[in-house]
Amino acid sequence: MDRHQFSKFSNWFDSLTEEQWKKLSSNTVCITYNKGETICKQGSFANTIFFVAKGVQKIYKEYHGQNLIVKFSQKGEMVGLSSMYNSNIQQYTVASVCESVLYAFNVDIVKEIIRANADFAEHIISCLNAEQEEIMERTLSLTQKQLHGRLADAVIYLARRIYRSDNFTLQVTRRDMADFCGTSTESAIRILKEFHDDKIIQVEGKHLKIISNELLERLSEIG
Amino acid sequence: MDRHQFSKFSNWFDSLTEEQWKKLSSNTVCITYNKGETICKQGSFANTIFFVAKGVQKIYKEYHGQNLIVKFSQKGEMVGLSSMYNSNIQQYTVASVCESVLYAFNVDIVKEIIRANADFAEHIISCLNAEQEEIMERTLSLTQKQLHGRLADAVIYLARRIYRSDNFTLQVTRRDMADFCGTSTESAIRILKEFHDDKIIQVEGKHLKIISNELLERLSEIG
DNA sequence: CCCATTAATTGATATGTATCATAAAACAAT
DNA sequence: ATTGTTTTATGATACATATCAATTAATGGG
Repeated sequence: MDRHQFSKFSNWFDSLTEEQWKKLSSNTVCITYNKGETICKQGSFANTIFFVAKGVQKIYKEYHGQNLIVKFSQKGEMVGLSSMYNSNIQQYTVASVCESVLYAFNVDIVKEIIRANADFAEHIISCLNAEQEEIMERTLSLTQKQLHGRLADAVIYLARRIYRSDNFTLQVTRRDMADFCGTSTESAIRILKEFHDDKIIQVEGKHLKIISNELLERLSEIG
Repeated sequence: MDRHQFSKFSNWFDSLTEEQWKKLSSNTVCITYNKGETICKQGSFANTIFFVAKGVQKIYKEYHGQNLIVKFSQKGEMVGLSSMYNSNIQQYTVASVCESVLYAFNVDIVKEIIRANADFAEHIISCLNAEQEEIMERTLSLTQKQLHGRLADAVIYLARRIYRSDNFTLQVTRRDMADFCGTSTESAIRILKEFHDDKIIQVEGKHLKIISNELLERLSEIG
C-alpha cells in the first residue's frame, strides 16, 4: 500500500509515523463491492474500520423491516468510527449503492494508534463531532419538517455533499430517497414529481438537475 | 476541589495524573442554576465543558421557535463534548429543569489533557460513541414510531435512565414531554391520558407511576 | 391573598401523509 | 426475445396528528 495514494484521498493519515503507517497498512485489505452488496451489518461484531477509496455507500439503521438512511459516505471518509467503543457491535448497516472500493483496517490497530498518537486521536474525535452534527441536522430535518422540506433537504444534500454538482445521475432508488427522508416510496415519488412540475428540479428517471437552488432552499427553510 | 468528591460521581477523573487534576480543577468553577435557567446556548462559543453534580437538565435543538429535546442529562455526566471540536460552536442549548449544580471546565485544558492522556482520550471517544448511539435510538423512535410508541419510549426513558424508578415526580412540563417526542403539547397530553385511562401508567399532575411495564414495552415495540 | 401569567386539558376540525390497489416501465436472467 | 422481478408511477381512501378555540388548573410575584 502506497502512502502517497492515501494522502490524495484525505489528510487522515498524515499524522501517522512511518512505523504506525506500516503497522496499519500491513493489516489492511482492499475490497471491491458491487452495487447493492452489504459492506457491514448492524448488530454484527465491529472488527473493522473502513476507509472509502471509491464509490458511494448508504449507512442506515434497520428497524422492523424499515430502513432509515442516516447518511451517504464517499471517497475519503472513514466508516465505522462510531461503533468502535460500543461493545464492538456495528450500529449501522452499510451497503454499496454502486461499485465501491474500500480499505478495511483492523480496529484494534486503529485503537492502538489512537492511544499512541495525539494528533490522530484528535482527528478521530473531531470526526465524531462532525458526524454527530450531521446526524442532528438530519434528525432535525426528519422530525421538524414536513415532506416538501425533507425532500428539498435530500436533494440539496445529494447535490452539495455527494455529487458536488447541480446536475447528476442518482445512483440510489426512489425507495432509498424515501428511506433517507423517513417517508414512503410513493410519497417521495409524488413530491419529486411535484418539484419537477413546479420547475424546481428536473427529474427524468435517474437523472436529476436542479433548476432553482433558491426555491429548494426556501422549501428547506419553511419546512 | 476535592478529588474524592468527584470520584463518587463518576470514574471520569480516575485516569488523570495528580498534576492534570490540579490543572483542571484550578480552572474550574462551580455554578448553581435555578429551575428554568439556561446553562448554555446553541450557537454561542463553546469554551466550557460541563460536569453535572446535581439535578436534571434538558439538552435540545432550537429550530424555528420549536425545540427538539435530544436528551436529559444528570449527575455524573459530561455536557458539551460534542461541541468541542466543531469550530467551538455550541450545538445544543442546555437548560436546567430543576435546581442544578454544574462544574464548568475550561475546554482548552480538557483538550490538553486529551492529548496528554490516552486513557482519558479513550474515555472521551467512548462517551461520544455512546452519545451517538443514544441519539440514534431517539431518532429512530421519533421517525419510525407513531405517537403511542414515542410516548411509551419517553416514559420508559425517564423511568429507567433519569429517575431510576417506576414511580417518580416529573420535573418537566407536558410541553417538554412533547418536545422530547417531537409532537404537539396537546397530543402528548392526550396520549398520556389515554395511557392513564388504559391503566398503563398513572398520571396525576406531575406525578407519574408505571403500572404495566409490559404494556409500555409492547407499545414501544409495535411503534 | 390576589391577580397575572403560564401550564394543562378537552373538543372540533383540518390536513398531511400512509396505505392500498393497480399499472406501466425498467431491468435482469434464461 | 421472453419471462419474471424490481422499480417507478398514479389515483382513491383512510387515518394519525396538528391546529384552532375555549376552559380550567396551577404557579409565582407584588
